[in-house]
Amino acid sequence: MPELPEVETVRRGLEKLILGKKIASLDIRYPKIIKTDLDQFQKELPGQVIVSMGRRGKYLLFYLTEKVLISHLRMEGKYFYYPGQVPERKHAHVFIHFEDGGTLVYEDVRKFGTMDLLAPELLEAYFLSKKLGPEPTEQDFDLEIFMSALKKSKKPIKSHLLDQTLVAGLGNIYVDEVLWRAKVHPSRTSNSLTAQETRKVHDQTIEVLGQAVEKGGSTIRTYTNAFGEDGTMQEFHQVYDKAGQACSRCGSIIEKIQLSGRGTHFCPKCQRRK
DNA sequence: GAGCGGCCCTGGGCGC
DNA sequence: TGCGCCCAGGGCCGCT
Repeated sequence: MPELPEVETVRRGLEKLILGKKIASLDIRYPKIIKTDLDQFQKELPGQVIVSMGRRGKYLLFYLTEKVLISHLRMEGKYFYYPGQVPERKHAHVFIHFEDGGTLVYEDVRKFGTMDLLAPELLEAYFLSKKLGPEPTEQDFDLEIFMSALKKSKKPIKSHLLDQTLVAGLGNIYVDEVLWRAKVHPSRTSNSLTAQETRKVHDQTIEVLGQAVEKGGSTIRTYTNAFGEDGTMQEFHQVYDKAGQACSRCGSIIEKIQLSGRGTHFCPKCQRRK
């Protein structure tokens, strides 16, 4: 399931494969993926060139000559590039054919992914309307603002970190890892965290996501990069998908609970409720 | 306004 | 073997 590191890995892969290519035509087999006007989407893309690839949080950005294509992979969205013949695949929903004969195919088993086409000047307003928080970097992710937002909220810290408003890019896997490293129980209310715990969650968010980008993301179940290769970050997971196993820090058994409808993994000794 | 839960969607795993 | 149920989860939406 792609979180920020996986999306960044896909972005880097596509950058090597499709920059400078001119779109010849589109084939959209599952129109519900397109969230902006479908006719407009189909009419406006042909003729445009892929100028650069970007990313904001978990959103993948295709900067075209005149527009920006915003793609969210949600659970299982993937891109594959074929220089020639395109194989028939069950879950291929959008085909972007280039003038040089290559094709970029969007596949998504669960059909959760979305695509929007916007004018570049509307991009900032688009993310503003989604209340998307800062990128998880030292420059953008301000500790004081983070601290002040947590103080005002009774939401469980895990749910709060997942809602993308405090910081962009965390998903269910990395949020469990961040909270384990920061020794904070996922059910704790945001406003119950001490200044020291808040700082740890902040620092570990930057650390974990940065490390995961370096490792090419995590391959859990089905994720692969644009070349169909696996990431290796899962080898460094300490709690996610490790229920019943010993905590590497204290030896207690990792537990799994449901929190806001999401599977949540934690060490009951290192991450006390208080 | 904040917080929560249902929904979308399909494949895999499991029990019967 | 085949069927039905449950689970996985990001983000949107509606309800309290």
